[in-house]
Amino acid sequence: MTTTTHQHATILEVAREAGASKTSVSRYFSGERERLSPNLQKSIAAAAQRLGYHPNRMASGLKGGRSRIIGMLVADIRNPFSVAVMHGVEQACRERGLSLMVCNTDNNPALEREHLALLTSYRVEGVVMNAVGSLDRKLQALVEQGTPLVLLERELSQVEAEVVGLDNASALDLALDHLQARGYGELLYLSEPPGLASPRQARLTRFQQGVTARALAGEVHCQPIGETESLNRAIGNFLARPGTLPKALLCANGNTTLAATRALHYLGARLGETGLLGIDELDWCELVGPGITTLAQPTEAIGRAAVECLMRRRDTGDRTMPARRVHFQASLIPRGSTCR
Amino acid sequence: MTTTTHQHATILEVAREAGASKTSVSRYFSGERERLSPNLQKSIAAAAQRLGYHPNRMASGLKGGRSRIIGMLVADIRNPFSVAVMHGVEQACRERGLSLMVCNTDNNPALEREHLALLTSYRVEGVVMNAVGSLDRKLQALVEQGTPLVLLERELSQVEAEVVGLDNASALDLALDHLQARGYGELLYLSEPPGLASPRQARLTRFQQGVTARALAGEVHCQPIGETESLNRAIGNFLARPGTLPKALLCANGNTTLAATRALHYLGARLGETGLLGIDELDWCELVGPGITTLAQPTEAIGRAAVECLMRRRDTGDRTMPARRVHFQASLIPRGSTCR
DNA sequence: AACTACGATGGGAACGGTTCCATAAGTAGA
DNA sequence: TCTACTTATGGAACCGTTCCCATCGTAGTT
Repeated sequence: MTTTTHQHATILEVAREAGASKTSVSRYFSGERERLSPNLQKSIAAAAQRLGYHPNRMASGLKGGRSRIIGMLVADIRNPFSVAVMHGVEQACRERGLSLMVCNTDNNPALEREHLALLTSYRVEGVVMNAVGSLDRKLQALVEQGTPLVLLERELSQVEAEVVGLDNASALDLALDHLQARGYGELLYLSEPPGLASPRQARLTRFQQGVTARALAGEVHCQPIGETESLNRAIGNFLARPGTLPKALLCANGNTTLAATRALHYLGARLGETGLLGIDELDWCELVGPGITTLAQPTEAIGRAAVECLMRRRDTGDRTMPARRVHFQASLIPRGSTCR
Repeated sequence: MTTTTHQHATILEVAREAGASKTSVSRYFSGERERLSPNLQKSIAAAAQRLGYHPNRMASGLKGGRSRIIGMLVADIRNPFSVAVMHGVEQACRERGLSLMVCNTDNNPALEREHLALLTSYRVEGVVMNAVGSLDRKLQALVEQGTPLVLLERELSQVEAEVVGLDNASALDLALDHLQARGYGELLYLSEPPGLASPRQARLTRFQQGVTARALAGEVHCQPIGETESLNRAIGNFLARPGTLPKALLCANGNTTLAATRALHYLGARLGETGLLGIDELDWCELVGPGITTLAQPTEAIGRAAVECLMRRRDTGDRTMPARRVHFQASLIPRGSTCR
């Protein structure tokens, strides 16, 4: 009896050890425990214990077709917002006994494609992603193959999938109302280039509508993050321009808020005197100067909702349910940066 | 020919479609492409294309015993440091054609145990973790079963595994030298309770040694994060105490730095006048007041090194190599918070 | 011409489970 | 006592791969 822990025990070995059949052992470990006699249960439990048996999920995923994995494609894993949502996704998965396989696409469409192929090759039971590029074709194929898909925020034109995200229109209204109430009259909207990302689109559009509707002066500056000088110049120009009304910046997301804060810092502007309001709440927003006013997203809820959609879609005939959308409300956290 | 995308195409179907055998198709997709004649290659490629075939990793993982997955257990996924390391791990995995399965243990030993079981049930080819509790027994079993294990930072007493992390002694020396050079003479070291986490231990110990060696006045305050009042009180007392030399806080990690910054903010202390130095570099450190001096860890490198260890261990006879340790140097980023 | 060597290909047995179906042993109804 | 039905258990096929081994032509040797 060389019990030299030869790698992993199999169901067959447990069966032999317990004097039972593989079937019974399988039943024991797949929630049909009560179908077995107490005696048999006991001896299987003992045998498994002795051999240190753990079912091989690869094998069971194969036959049953249920991998019990769900996949998540994150555009930028270093973005705290993404991570917060991921945390929600993870919790929801755990509660359902699912495992989560996370891939980071680093905002790179090629990687995105690659990782998506990877996930499907594991026959994941669902995919949550915030899409970066337009792999509409591939995604459509995925959906047709029966894999539930949930898009975070960015919705893609061609793909029929659930979308979970922020109610961008309301969020921008909230922001604009607040800025107006605080007396700011000339606004600069900062964003990364909207490109294909629909929420950026949506926010930008609503900003423009909202500014007009409120008879405010509004400008827009879009650029990739990282181009520090260009941003400094844009903000500098905006602030230097002669104007009668107090000025404020409105940042489209957390990254932009960070960049804008750096720029204001560099320009020596005083927060509050120059207004600053960012979408996405971050750890440090309360610590910079008099604090930065933000619009917080219910990240946990978004993550959980994504998994919920996934499971609902999985557990029904896929055909119906034409791409529901779930939208959450942002909440305003007023701080000193919008207080003159 | 109802090509109604009936779920997923199998290797057999591709074989039929291409007029080849499953063996050949398998070869085509497992890097033995060059063993096939150009003709055969072409027809297989075409058939696979037509059927939208993707190999089923569950199946290949089963037969070959190689799951091509490595697992990562993260103690707190909302900690930017962890995420940065994870990013390094991810990159390294990608380069090697491995997938990463991430589980968040939320600093909860029970979850940790559970997730570890999960990962082994997928027969992951390696595990990277920063351990939270002492599941020495289970971990030891894992290692004995032949799964390579790398511990991030926190090393566990009983387990024979590689450890990758910061050179804590040097890091603290660097911090103390800097504070002393800047003229701070009374130091308060802030940390979460060291408990079982060895790096907290190591840092704390070195702080105490270093303070003595340099003839500085040093105090220590350990408490869980989140207990705001207690922290405010501790820092308040420290600052209020009559003393001749400038005072400074030294924070054991990013979370502590955040908490301490909040406390100083609350107490109305001026950064610089009161020194502040934190281990772990964070996005916002340059933005708060005059900027917060930090000790940055080479997170990417740590992550990559972890995967490297894993693979090295996997590709050799496990027995030898008694728990190597890889230590990285921190680098100081001086800012206004340590400038009077 | 017979023999070996080799390259290209295919057949079929694993891999570790799940699950359908059969069997055996009770239990109840008539 | 016989049939009908339930419950506990086992046998064996199958899931989609990989991989060992067999086959078959063709070129190189003697």
